Amino acid sequence: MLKLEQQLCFPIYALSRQITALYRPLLEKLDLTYPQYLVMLLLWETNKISIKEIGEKLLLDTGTLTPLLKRLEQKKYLTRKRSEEDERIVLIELTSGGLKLKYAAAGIPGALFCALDITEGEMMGLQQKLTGILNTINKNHG
Amino acid sequence: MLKLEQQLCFPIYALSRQITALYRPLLEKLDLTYPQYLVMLLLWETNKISIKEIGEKLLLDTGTLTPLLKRLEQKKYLTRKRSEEDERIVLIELTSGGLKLKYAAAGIPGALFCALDITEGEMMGLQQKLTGILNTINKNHG
DNA sequence: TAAAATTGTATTGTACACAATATAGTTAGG
DNA sequence: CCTAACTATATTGTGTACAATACAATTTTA
Repeated sequence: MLKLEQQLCFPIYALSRQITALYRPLLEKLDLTYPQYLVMLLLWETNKISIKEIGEKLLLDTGTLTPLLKRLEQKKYLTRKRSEEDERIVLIELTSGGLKLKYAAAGIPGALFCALDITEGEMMGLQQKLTGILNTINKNHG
Repeated sequence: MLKLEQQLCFPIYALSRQITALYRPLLEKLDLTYPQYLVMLLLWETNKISIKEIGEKLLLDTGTLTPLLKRLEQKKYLTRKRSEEDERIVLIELTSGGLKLKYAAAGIPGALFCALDITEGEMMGLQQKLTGILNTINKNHG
């Protein structure tokens, strides 16, 4: 059982890094890294969201998000402001510059789909299985 | 298409980190991180291997491996020695201390399999699909 | 209401991950 | 031989990841 070839976890780990590498040249044009792109995906959907909610959706903690969000703030893609109702909460809001990126990013999902060279059915099946495992883990260990 | 829910890549990325988190408490007892564990898996199979070969098998570059291997050397799990035939090559060799770990690690694959809560068939199918995608990427972009 | 517990962020320290660059050793071509 | 190209590793710098800790604001409780 202690053989690399027999592990399920290694392909997941390696594929995650290889896919990030596929995104890299595409995201470079938007001056984004892959985790930064995930944050922008959320903002393009919600416009305004707290750091806590971002962490819950992306399964990332504050030690990762705080500096990442500060870098996105420096690029003028979002703003950081304390909530007036509860000053513990930092609200992240999309800027017009951040919104512009959405249109520049329109081709990225298609480009990635091509690079993976799988059918739409395979993709949906895989996504469902992986999300299922993800939910199992978060139920039992989250 | 620019919605987090519709992405295949996000579950792969998130699952990779969540699985690493499942390994963490198990590997802590062996004083290993997950990438260090992958190197040890290789050494338990081959006993002696060059840094270049490790990089090829794990798809990691020298900027990651050099400091990682130095940490494993400090823990006395392996030795680093220049090849006598070609002094550019650094050969990594398992020590007796590193071999002992193999027996301490025997229960880890089983524990992970349980935590994922999937059937053996599902696991094999998933592994095959992911490895297929991994090969596609490395063929076209490696 | 004052003290205690909780909550949301921030900070620090360690360890990947990888691009870019540097360097020493090896091989090839003239 | 001697230099140019190549190869294997190392170094540097930026950006995640996350555990552990700190802290200020809020809520709960006695």
